[in-house]
Amino acid sequence: MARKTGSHSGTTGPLIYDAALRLFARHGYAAVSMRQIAAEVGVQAGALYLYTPDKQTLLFDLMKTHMEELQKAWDEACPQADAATQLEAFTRFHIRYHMTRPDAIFIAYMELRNLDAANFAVIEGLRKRYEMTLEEILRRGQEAGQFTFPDAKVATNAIIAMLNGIPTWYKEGGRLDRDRVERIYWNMIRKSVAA
Amino acid sequence: MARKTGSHSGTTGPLIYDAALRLFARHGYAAVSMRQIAAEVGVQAGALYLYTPDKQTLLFDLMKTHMEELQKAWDEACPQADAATQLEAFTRFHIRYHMTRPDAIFIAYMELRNLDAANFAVIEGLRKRYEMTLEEILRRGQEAGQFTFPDAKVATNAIIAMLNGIPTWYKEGGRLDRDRVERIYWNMIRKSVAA
DNA sequence: GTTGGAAATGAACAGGTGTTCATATAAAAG
DNA sequence: CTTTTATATGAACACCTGTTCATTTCCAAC
Repeated sequence: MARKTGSHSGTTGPLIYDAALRLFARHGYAAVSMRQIAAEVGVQAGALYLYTPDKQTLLFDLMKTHMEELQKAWDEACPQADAATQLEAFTRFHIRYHMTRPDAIFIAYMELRNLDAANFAVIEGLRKRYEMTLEEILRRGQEAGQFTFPDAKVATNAIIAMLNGIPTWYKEGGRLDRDRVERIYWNMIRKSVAA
Repeated sequence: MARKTGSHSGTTGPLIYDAALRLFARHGYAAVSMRQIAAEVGVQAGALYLYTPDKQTLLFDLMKTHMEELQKAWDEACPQADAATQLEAFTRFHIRYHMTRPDAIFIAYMELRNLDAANFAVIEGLRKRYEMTLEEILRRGQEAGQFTFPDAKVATNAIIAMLNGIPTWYKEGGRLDRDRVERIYWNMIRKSVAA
């Protein structure tokens, strides 16, 4: 009566995190119950606690994993080049990375308020570190005379907010493909910080 | 034992909406209980139902009122002028309006997923109408040769996302005052769509 | 075929949820 | 002062919450 197939596949753990990510993104952390997550995986609520100590940690682990993988991916993708080249790389990387993970970015920026104090501090630190890489690119470009803007911190926030908005309207297979979106945003960002 | 003062002031209704707005913005609709809202106002939970038929309608009314007042304020503030002047007016208006209402904009964009289908359609309609006023400014500027960008819809989304991010970092009395933030953003937006 | 151990169940726990309603209170109207 | 009317209470409703745990199920190793 338990699983559809009687065999243990050993994949229940990952499935739980997938389901939680999807449901948290769709309805919000507070609106999703452990029983709903369990049902999505085809398991009883009690089984979730074989894979996470509690609901709060489940959210925290999802966010932490996302931020760490994002940072790692950028560290590997970041070219050694002048600021303008790096800014284009960052823009395209950020768009591409999040287009394939709309749920993750949604959670990473919207569920911060549902983290308890200690967990919030960790995630906020990872977020700041990632955004700092953009800020440093902007500052170096400014010093090199490639970029001009009144305030590097504000420019960083503006660009991040702009990019993070994409997953809210971009639909796979819609009017614009990924590369076109990348080019459109890079074009606007390039001009907005142009010297 | 009920109220701190025994006199009916006739302001309980508005107070409830104020408290709900603040709590929804801070913790999210799903995470806030009717009892918490009531406690914030200094009243029992049952009393809330003298002012709203249910929790869902309370959220809906908050969002609807915000969007309608935003639209009305812009309609009155919008200058009859060329596209570039209007774009600056829109940028400054949007920033100024939301800086004094950070809770409202937070809810208007984050709690959409907690509206039921019928209510969502209404709020989404109001949101699209407001954003359409920006899109039309951009299109007119493009036709007049004042602006250049690859896609008016994407440019609209990008600018809105950029502006909506401000309340997440802007703190009253911080490093930058309102007028400076307005100028910084107008500077970036002006360049990003420049011909 | 038996044993060992991991994986999952399902019932139970204490407490919280939105909402209703008979009752009490307080202010206003006659 | 008495009646009316709006306002608020607080107990109760059925149900949902995160979490625990003794018990069962199932596969793998011996």
